[in-house]
Amino acid sequence: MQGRYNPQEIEPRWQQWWQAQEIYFAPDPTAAEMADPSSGPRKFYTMSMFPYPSGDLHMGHMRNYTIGDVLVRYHKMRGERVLSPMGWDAFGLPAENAAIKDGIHPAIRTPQNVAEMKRQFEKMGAMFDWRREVNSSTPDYYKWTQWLFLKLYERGLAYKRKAPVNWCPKDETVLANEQVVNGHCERCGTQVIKRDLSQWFFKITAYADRLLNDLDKLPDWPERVATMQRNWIGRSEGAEVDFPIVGSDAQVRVFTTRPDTLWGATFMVLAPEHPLVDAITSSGQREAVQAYKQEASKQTEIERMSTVKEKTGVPTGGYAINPVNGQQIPIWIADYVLMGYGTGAIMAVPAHDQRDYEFANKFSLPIIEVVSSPEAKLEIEAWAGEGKMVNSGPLNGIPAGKGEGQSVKAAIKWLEEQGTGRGTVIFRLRDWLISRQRYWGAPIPIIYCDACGMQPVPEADLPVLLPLDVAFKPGGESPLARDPNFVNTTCPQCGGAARRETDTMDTFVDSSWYFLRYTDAKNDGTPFRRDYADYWMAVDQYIGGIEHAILHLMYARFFTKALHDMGMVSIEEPFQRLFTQGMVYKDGAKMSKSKGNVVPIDNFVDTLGADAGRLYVLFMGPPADDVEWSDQGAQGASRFLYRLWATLEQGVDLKARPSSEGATNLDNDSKALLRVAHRAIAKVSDNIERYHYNTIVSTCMEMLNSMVEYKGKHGITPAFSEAATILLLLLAPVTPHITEEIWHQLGGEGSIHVRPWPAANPEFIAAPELTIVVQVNGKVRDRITVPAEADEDTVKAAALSNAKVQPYLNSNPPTSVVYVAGKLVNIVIK
RNA sequence: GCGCUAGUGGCGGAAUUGGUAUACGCGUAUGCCUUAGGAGCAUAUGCCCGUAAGGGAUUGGGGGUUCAAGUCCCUCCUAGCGCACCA
Repeated sequence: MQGRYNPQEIEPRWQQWWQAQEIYFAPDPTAAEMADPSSGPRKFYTMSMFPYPSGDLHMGHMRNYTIGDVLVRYHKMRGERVLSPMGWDAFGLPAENAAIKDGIHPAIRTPQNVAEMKRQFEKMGAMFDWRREVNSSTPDYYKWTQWLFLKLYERGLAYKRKAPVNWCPKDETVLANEQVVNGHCERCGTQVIKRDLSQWFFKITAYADRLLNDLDKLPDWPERVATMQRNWIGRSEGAEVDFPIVGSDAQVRVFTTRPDTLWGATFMVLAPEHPLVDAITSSGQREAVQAYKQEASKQTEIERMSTVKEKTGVPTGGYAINPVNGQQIPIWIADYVLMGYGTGAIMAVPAHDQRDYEFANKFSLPIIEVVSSPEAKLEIEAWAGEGKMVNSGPLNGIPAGKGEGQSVKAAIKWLEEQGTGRGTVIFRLRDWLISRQRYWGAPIPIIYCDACGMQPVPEADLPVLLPLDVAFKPGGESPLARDPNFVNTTCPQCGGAARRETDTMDTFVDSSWYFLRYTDAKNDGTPFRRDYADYWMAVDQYIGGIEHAILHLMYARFFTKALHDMGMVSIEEPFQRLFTQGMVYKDGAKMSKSKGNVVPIDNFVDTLGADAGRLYVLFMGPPADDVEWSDQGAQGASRFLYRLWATLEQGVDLKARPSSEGATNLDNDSKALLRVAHRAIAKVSDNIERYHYNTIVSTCMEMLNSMVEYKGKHGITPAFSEAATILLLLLAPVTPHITEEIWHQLGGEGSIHVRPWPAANPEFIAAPELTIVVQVNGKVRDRITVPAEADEDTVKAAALSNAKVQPYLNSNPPTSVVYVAGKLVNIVIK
């Protein structure tokens, strides 16, 4: 190539040219294409999770987005209609906390950060359709977030309720269950406390079964993400049973997965927060119960959930009647029973549940065996193994278990006949709490009128604008509540004075539908056109971090299903394939600004160039794995590009195709070079499909090594030219700038990025000679070269007469000879 | 405690899914070029024995299946992730 490889000169030039050529833009489908997608090119919708605009990008980000960009460019070269949009998850706590810290309003800071990040995306050569850019914090977007809230409200999927909720004292807001990790705020790590507040929820539990079952329709999701979602949804089959309370009309309902052990229930335990506790408690126990409740409420989630903790509890003095045998059993309260799961009350079967067993032992409560257990077993611990039902009235003799014909099914049948209980299914999943007492989010579009009650904001009045001139510091209530201009409004029903809801929505609401907005990003009449969404959806490939395995990915699935049920979109699952990429570490820690171990994209690109960065982040390791950053490794990637530049000289003919003209007049070295090139096509294509991006790079490196060696012997020949053309095309998705530059310098027409992806010629992949490994008892002793068409007997004979093999055969005739076609001969001797 | 996933040279990693282990790169060594180089080029380079030719062992440990195991099975160890008093 002419001059020295100079990425700083080449890269911005091509980036501008690509923008001007609009090669990144995905056109809207035509009516004919929407009616019959096969009438147009195949669509390919791929996206990376949109980032929070923090401002600075480092090489960890570069890795994430390069993974997607390679895929985008590859599919584009395959002639598909690629949609690759990008946007900004701009609402939320990080932006607001940063604003509080340095006193710049998030509405001012956010666009600055967006501009800065966009510049860096372009600088790394990422191929996005910026015409479809979305920003969740701008009114043209959150208008539709609010609109969708109202649609959910109409269908009863958004509701307000007073409930004990997770409250982060530092961020001064409530959190969703999903945002509490081990009793701590997912964002800031502060211990979460419980508060009783009136809050807005989305009824995600109505979709629990579908969210669970449809995971089976997602075979191209990582199994561990599906598993995490299954665990989170936590489906549990069992029965609910009502226990009448002695001396009262009230009943306590319990959930159990083992209704067959009801005859062994010797006491009941309620969660301290259970609403019936006060009614059940006898006057003699009132003081002790109150004290225990106080103590429990002070405990953190962590202390409460600890498995190692010794059981505690107090009797209420009240009694319940076991409905299966009429026996009176004492009712206790204890913190090992959680109000948030099941009914907040359990029947205790100490003989067959280890927790109940420990509790019974500590407080000297009776233990009754109802599943036959090994002798003396119950003197040590509860028996949860197999056995026959005993002491259990109608169930006696039935094998214990959940299977067909076993005790659990029999017990449910019996309970339903008696009318004392019924089979049921419960979930661990709770409704999604979406209210936030924070400023930087989409206002919830609800109005409270003293006369007419709660009223949704009429569609015509959307968006409910987030006022920009309020003091946005949190203070235990939403900052919006302090702005009378915002709060005071008129009732859409009666026109009288009314107040606005002042909470804002969780930012996960914003991100639950943005992938739909991309299909029709600038529409101001509806959130998106159904026909556009139906054409592009589902997202063929979604790429993001494992940290969103539960939160975002489940919320987005819920939204998609809800919108499907409203007739707004046809698909029921938003993301066909999911890829979770690994993180980049440096000096042993995840690369992040707060740890001070980042390699900023700007610094890197300014020294070694975007192509070197892209090449290296892919080469570091498999995209799904975490990798450790190495400055020296990056140097190696850069070195490869200089070598590429020096090897492809003027005189290479991009139109030379000796492989398509037949092999007859080619010398062996040229055939060998073309074999390397065509094998590389097959390998790289396969690698891209299977996310083995690191071996794309090594395959190209090997190919260049072969080319350098060949050129040293033969110079630039038609075979070399063909190999050079193939290498440029294979590298184009990975290193788009240098390949475009060389392509043009060698006289290529148009952009290399819209050239067709090369096809491997099978005739040139096959080798004329094969290397056959010769083993004796599985150990390699030699390698022999045979013509490709040699038959089994010929190869075996050659192996047996091999000089290295002979010494082993002298006294030992082979007992068998195994031949693996084209690969090896294994001679088995005694 | 339960459930995944992984463990290959000095380092990052490869291995067409049971068939040549250590590709490719980094690092290191030697030489060349250079006023200089933390730049570039060439050659070598997993380990042990050997000057060499050559030989031997080897994919966390142990056992097994097979003509053949990094790959499959059992078991143990280590690390990471997820779940965890869920009735």
